[in-house]
Amino acid sequence: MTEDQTTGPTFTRADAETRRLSLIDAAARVLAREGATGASVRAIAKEASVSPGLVTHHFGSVDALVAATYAHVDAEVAAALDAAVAQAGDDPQARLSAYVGASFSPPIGSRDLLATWIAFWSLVIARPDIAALHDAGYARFRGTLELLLAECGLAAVERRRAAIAISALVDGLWLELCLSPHVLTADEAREIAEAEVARIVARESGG
Amino acid sequence: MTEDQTTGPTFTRADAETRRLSLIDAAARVLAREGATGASVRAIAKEASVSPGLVTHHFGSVDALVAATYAHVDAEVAAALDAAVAQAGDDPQARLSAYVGASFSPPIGSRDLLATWIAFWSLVIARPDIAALHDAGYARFRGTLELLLAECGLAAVERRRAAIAISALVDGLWLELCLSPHVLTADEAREIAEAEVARIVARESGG
DNA sequence: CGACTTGTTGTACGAGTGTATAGGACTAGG
DNA sequence: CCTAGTCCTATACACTCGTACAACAAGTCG
Repeated sequence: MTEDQTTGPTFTRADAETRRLSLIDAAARVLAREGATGASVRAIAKEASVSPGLVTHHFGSVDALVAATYAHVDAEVAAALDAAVAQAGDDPQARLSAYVGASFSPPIGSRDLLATWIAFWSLVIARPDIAALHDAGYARFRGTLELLLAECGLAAVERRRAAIAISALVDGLWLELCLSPHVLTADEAREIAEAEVARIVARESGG
Repeated sequence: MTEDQTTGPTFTRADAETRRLSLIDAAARVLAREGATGASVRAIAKEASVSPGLVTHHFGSVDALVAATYAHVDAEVAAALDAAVAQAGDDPQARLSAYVGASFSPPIGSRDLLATWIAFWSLVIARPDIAALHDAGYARFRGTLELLLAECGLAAVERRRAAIAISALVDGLWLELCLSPHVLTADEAREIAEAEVARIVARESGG
């Protein structure tokens, strides 16, 4: 063969932070496509077009990579929710509505992200580190909700239960949207959520 | 050694149906404890105090066993819900309230069962057979809900969205109850669900 | 140009995976 | 008693799993 020994320009180099993000993105895609059971080191590495050893090198273990992926996705969601509120202006009810409705609009209302999220939920029971991340993110979500409900004039004694009900409604709609996508659309889910929330605050502030 | 050759005898025999149920129960316990990722043939067989080969013998594959477990648990839940409605008497609102509230009372409102359920949800995306079971069970749940809402006088055009909202609320409360059990109790979840449902039907039939 | 740091690969190893299969053991029917 | 049927165990095989490790290559600094 005339094949040259110098065939080999074979991989591209990246700095640590860039590669970490690339691996996190790949992990999220695999989790969305195959669920928690399919998120192996080799599957994630292949998704990122990279050797399996890189996962260990950058994250130490695949469990740590999954946890980092959760933290990353959670931060993105929180940022998107906050941005929606900021963009809604000063009207308290508009702000609350924006916060709830943003869960069903891009970038959050995507089916891939929901599928990733369900994979995380399935890991909460068996993995204490994931459970801790879940509790923190969940407390933050409810806390923001209670703040927005307070701005809407909801009595302090009512806020806790209202926040739990609204977050449950949002999570349940996420589930249905992702697991049975032919039953309802993201737009319809958002309309349902916003209508229920409007009813909850209307009773107190409007009556 | 004076050890007798007849030490041995070592396992108890059961008819096929009994053993199938025993394996299904064991699978449910493993799914609740370790999630979908830990539900291996060997883990389930050990939980049932049985050899791994029995799973193949009775179910053909571990995937089939998991699907059978889903079908079994789903049937149990549906039966418990129907029993709660039957026991509630004739008042439409009481029947609806019983249907919704039963999701948070034994035997449904148990944390182990919820954990099993979450494991099933995590399998819906990657496994078409589980997705089919989910869609069927979900359509049944919403269908019954729409019937009960009709009895309560809810307009036909409203029933679909109301049923979706209620089922989402119930699923979301299940999630929170199971993933963050220190945030709320089963009793509180039932109270929240029943209050929301009462408000939904009160608007139409009471106004 | 040469030495160095470090991102990256490939391989190897032990443990665990699902399932096929051969043989042992309990029970029923003659 | 003994034959037949099937519930059950145990082993084996091919595969995937996570991780460790040694060698390699791509930039950087002198």
